[in-house]
This record gives sequence, C-alpha cells and structure tokens, in this order.
Amino acid sequence: MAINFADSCLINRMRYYIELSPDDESLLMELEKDEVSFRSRRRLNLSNYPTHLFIVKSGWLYSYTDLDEKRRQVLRIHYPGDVVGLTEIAMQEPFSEMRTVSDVVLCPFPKSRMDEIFIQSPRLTALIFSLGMLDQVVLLDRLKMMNRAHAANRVAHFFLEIKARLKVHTADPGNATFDMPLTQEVIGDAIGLTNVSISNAIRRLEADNLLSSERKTVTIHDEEKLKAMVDFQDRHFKIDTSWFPHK
Amino acid sequence: MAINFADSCLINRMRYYIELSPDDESLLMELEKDEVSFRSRRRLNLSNYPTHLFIVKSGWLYSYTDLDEKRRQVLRIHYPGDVVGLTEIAMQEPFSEMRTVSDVVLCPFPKSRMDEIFIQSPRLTALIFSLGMLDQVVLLDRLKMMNRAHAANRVAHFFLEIKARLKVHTADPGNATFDMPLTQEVIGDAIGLTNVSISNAIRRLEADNLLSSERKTVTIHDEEKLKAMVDFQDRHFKIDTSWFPHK
DNA sequence: CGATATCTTGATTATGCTCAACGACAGTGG
DNA sequence: CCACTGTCGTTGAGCATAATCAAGATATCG
Repeated sequence: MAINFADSCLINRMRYYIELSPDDESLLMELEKDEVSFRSRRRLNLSNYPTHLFIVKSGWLYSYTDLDEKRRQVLRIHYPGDVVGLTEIAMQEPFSEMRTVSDVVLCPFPKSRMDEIFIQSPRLTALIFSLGMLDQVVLLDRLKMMNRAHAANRVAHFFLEIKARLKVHTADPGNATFDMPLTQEVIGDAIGLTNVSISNAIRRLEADNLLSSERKTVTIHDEEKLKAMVDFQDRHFKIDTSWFPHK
Repeated sequence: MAINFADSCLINRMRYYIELSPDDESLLMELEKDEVSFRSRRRLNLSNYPTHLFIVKSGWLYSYTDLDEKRRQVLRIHYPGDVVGLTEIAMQEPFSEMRTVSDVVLCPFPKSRMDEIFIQSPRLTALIFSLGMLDQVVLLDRLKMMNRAHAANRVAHFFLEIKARLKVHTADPGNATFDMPLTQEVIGDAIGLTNVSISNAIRRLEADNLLSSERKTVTIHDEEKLKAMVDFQDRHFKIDTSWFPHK
C-alpha cells in the first residue's frame, strides 16, 4: 500500500528544489491516491471533476481553447509531474479543454485539498507558489517570442523550453535527442503559426544544421548556439528558495 | 500613525474578493509601511531593492524586457493595488525592467515578508495564490489575441482588459471613459504591433464607431458589441473563493 | 516659447497565411 | 498479406496584413 516516493514525478520534481519533510511528502502523496487513465489522442471529458485539479502521473497532454471553427490556441503542454488546473483555480467555470497526446494517467484531487497544504506547510506553499510564478515567467518568454520572433526562432525556442522542462520533470539526463510526440499542427497552435509554417521552419533549421526532427523525436545539434540565437533562458534549472520559511 | 484602511488600494482590492480579518489587514498594512516616490517617465533603478516586492500605491508603471536594439516586449502594466515583482519571486536575478508612466508611489517590502502571510494566514495565502493564477489566465488571454487576432481586435481587447482591471483595482465606477496614459508605442510593445499599426487600428475602430481615443483617455461606445467582437472575458469581476480555508 | 515626444499618413516590402495537391505512414479490416 | 482510410508532413503559387522607412502635423514639457 505504501507508495514508493520515487514513483511520484511530482515529489521528485519538488525534491529537485527543496528538501521535503516526511510530513510534506505525506501531504503530496495524499494528492496522488486516485488514478484515472485515458487513451491517446482523446479529448478529456472532465465534467465528472468540476472542482478538481490533476497531477500528471504519466504521458503528455495539452490544454487549449477554440477561437473560431478552424483555429485554436494551445495554452500549455503538460508533462509528468505537472499539476493541471492550477491556472484555473480562481475560475468558476473551466476556460480550457484538454487533449491527450499519448496514453495518460492522471491523479485527480479536489481544489480544497490545497487548503491542507496552505494550512500545514508554509514551506511547501512557498514552493508551489514559486513554481506557479515560474510558469508565468515561462509564459512571458513565450509571449515575447510570439510578438517579435520569426518562425524558425519561435520553433527553436519552443523545443528548447520543452527540453529544459523535461530535464526537471522526468529523469531525463539531458540528451541531445528527446521525445516530441506533438504534431506540427499542435506546435503551430501553441506558438501562433500554421502547420505549414512549422514544417518550413523545421526544414530551415535542419538546413542550417541546428537541429533535426524525425519520427516524433528532436535532436538539438548545437544547443549553445541555438540558445544564443533565440536568447533562451532556462527558467527551471534553478530557483530562489532563500526566502522560504524554514520549518 | 494608524493607517486608514481605505487608503490602501491593495486592501480594498482584497476586500473586493473576501472578508478580511483584522489580523489579515494588519499583515497587509505591514507591507505598506515604507514609501518611495518616482517621477513620471523614468526608468526605475531598483538595485537598492534586489530582493524586494512592491505594492503600487499610486500611478501607473510597466515592466518590459529588451529584445534587440530597437524592440522590446512590454510584459505587464501595473496599476494601484498591484503587487509588482510577484512574477519574479522565483528568479534569482531580475528578468525585467520597469518604467513609470506617471508619477508613482511604491511600497517596497522584502520577499521574506511573504513568509509571514503564508505562516499566519492560509486564507490570505489562498487569495494571493488565486490572484496570481488569475494573472496567468489574463496572460493566456493576451497570448491568444497575439497569436490569432488582427490589429484592431488586439487593441480593442487590450483596452477592455484595462477597463476591467481598473474597475477592481480602483474606485472606478465603470464609466465608458477612462484614463489611458500609455503611448501608442508602449501599447504596441505590449501586444506585438508597431506604433504605426496601433495608430491605424485605433482610427479604424473610431471609424466603426466602436470607441474613441483622445488625449490619454479612451471612451468605449458600445462595450457589449466590442466584447462580443473580440470574445472578451472579464477575469477580474468574480473569482471562485468557495474552496478557501475559513479561518 | 522652443525642443522634444508623439501621432498620423503614405509607399514599399516581407513574412506568414490560405488554398491545394501529393507523398509517407500507421492502423484497420477483409 | 494487402487494399483502404485517415492523419500527418511537404511543397508550391498567390495573397494579405503588418513591418519598415519616411515625412509632416500635433501635442506636451520644461
């Protein structure tokens, strides 16, 4: 019955940043008691969970909103160790829909469970708050690229961000090659381009020998050069925990 | 010596959403003990406050990052009642710069003061957390407009967002006319257009009799029509507080 | 009042969009 | 095992929106 700590991506991710007390770990494990599985490439019907948040236990999924009949905005890509729904915690009605990219296992828990964390662990609260704010910074980075960068640079930045996130969220050792199960259409809807432009951009990046992409994987050939080219900052690698409560 | 509650935009804004206990109010008032003033249209030098956050007591300012020599991305507009710097709380180094739009009074307080709130008031913590997440939703709305909407719609959406925010942040009764001290260049840098395009877009909106803009004010002529046109949602008006801790 | 910042308007250019057709591939069922 | 289907990625032609460059008009500040 005891959950192995190593099984929880969320706990591993939290541990990446701070030391967790046994109490903190129990609090987090409590959130992953239940599991629900979803098949690949399905729209999630979460009407059974109107006031729940979800921890991603395995698989990729993304949230989006429709704009008109043919266009949509992909808001966020979710990886194992993410908490899905935090962004919407203040909303009375859901404002986004979800789709799975691969087979996915989610752990639903009610919003009100956040209370217990807020009440029992100021230190964990500070970390969750910080990670939420960090997501905002990542969003601002994306906004910046959308507004000002050309297609190829947007795509390169998008891939670098995914690589940086995978490194913290999973046991990824940081290899040059990593999984990219998203279709070009989804990437386009995320960074504001059409699938056609994504295709052209990737081919241009390949021609310049900066990266290559085949069969749902991406290989970064010269990470430093690429980072410099798009002014990429890894927001996940290190955060400021110096001000956290000590308890 | 006693601060009048009504003097604090932040407390007023918080009160808009939940009832504050006397302890909560003291916690918040503690944050506004110090004041620093800045002149209009200045770049803020905050190197004296490397680990501080700021409550905006009066005036408008904005944060931005430079992209290249000639372009920058305006990240956020800050109004009275905002907490500036929350987004960067997890960053070890500042990632944005600030400029005042009008004369501004800020109340600086150290990051670590957030601890006291986390430790002493889970209810206030829940509210601050929710408002942070709400900012993310607003950011996602903006991202959506940037990626998919044409110039005029972006500008209209931007104005509607400001109007909605002013209503909650200040004692603004929701008049059709409101202050808009930002230059067209700043607006452009915020929503990813050049000053030229902003000018054209505003003139088109005026020609269509949807709004008018003169001398640093904007008047919305048909708010409902405009909201429908750009699919605007007011994220500030009402938030879900049902799950908050009661104490 | 002069100096500067801001806004307006026009001509030209460029990037990405739309529309469209084709090829590669995976999954399905006969 | 193979034809069938649908998704996904590639490539090309023409088009549209906003960028750039530039000059003139207006407003604002000291």
